[in-house]
Amino acid sequence: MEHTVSLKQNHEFRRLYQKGKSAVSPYFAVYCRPNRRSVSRLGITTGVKLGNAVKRNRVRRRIRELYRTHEGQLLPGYDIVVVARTRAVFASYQELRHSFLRLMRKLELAPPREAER
RNA sequence: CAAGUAAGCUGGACAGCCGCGCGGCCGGGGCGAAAGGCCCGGCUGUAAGGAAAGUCCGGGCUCCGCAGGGCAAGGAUAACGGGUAACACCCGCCGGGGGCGACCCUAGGAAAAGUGCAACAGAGAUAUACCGCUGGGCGGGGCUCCGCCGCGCCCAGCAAGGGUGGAAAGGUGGGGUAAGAGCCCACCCAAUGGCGUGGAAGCGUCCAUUGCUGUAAACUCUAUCCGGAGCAACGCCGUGGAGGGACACACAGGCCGGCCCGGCCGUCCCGGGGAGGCGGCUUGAGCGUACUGGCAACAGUGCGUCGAGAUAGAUGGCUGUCUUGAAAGACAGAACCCGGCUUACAGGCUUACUUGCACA
RNA sequence: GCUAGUGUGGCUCAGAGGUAGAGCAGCUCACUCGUAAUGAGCAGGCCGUGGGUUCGAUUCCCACCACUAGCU
Repeated sequence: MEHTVSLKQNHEFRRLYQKGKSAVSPYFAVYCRPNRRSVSRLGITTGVKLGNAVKRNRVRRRIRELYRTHEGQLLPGYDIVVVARTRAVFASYQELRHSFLRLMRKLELAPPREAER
């Protein structure tokens, strides 16, 4: 990814849960907060409730792909945490994509254009 | 053809674009004395499983303990023979149980070393006599009053029949007896010893002796095995902070700075090692194939071959073609590595065999 | 990755081979003008699931499932 590193430390996640702005859909919960850096940082949470290791890995890879393909439309300099919810395991990629973009516009990380075809 | 039994295989394939981890090669940029390191880019190779799972056993490897050996404690295993690095696994075989059969299941040492337990029911549970059967004695009764037949009590004998139970002390038939009883006989069953056979467990039955409840996944006994912890093991590097030592009191040295002036700071070494980094980290009881030995598990030899190594964790998204009725649709993600076991699993394929039906 | 522990009535727990129990909660009755408390009675359980040992298993053994805790 061009200008994004991953978010790893547990205290970083907890800070975002408490102080970040949030938006929720049936598939995701997204928290974000501006950091004073030139790059964005992305953290992905796939909890044990989602299922076994195969299901958790698939959801995590799809979220990373969503972020990678739409990274150019997002504003840099933010810490972002995406928490997968249970229904994301059973959703198709297109459903996840629409939900992801809607949440990004809601958090004003992406310019409010009209929806992609 | 139908129903079934056993063993094994497979777990969509190919191509293109974008993206990620690791290895190799090449190019560019800055730092550096150089090797080379860091960053960026390109090409190329490669990348989850039959169970990677559960963590139930057995090992390799590493550290700790230990002169060597033994005993005790604790734990594990349990017919016999073999395989293996080892095993609780596998193969063969025996005994027992199930199925018409192919075949399947089986923790399967010792109860005659000892201790314990066996509720309820039943007269009685490791030895007994409730109802009974039989003989003798006494009392009294009936009849056709010699004699025979019931009844009550006492004494003695018996364990066949009844019933209870998971289990009642070998089973069935006959003789025998007052009534009975392996008391005796025939056949059968079980145990022990001898004999024959087999490599052994075992099997056979001619013979002899005996007739003994079950339970050891109750304590126990016998035989064999086991030191403990785990790659987050362990080894190396290691800013800061705390400790010790050496030098030194400014004319030295370090940092800021293009340089001077100026400003700030004691410096170096030792040891331990928190954060972090590197190694361990993938070539191994490896995989494929052919031959040989063996019923088999397996072993040996020759040839060929290298197939992940991440560290918050790399495989995703889109498109097309093929096979399909329909195109992904089962269970499921390596984390030091192997051998097993157990559990989950859509669909498909192969081989051998059994039973039934039909036809030749 | 590794190591322990627990599953029993609606809830909290006993029971350690022989008919499953206690307290709270629930229902009915009594007492009271009424409620609470108290007393009497009642119902509610495949003992987490599946095998095995045993005459007999909630208990013993094996496998699985779920949950909880700990180490790093």
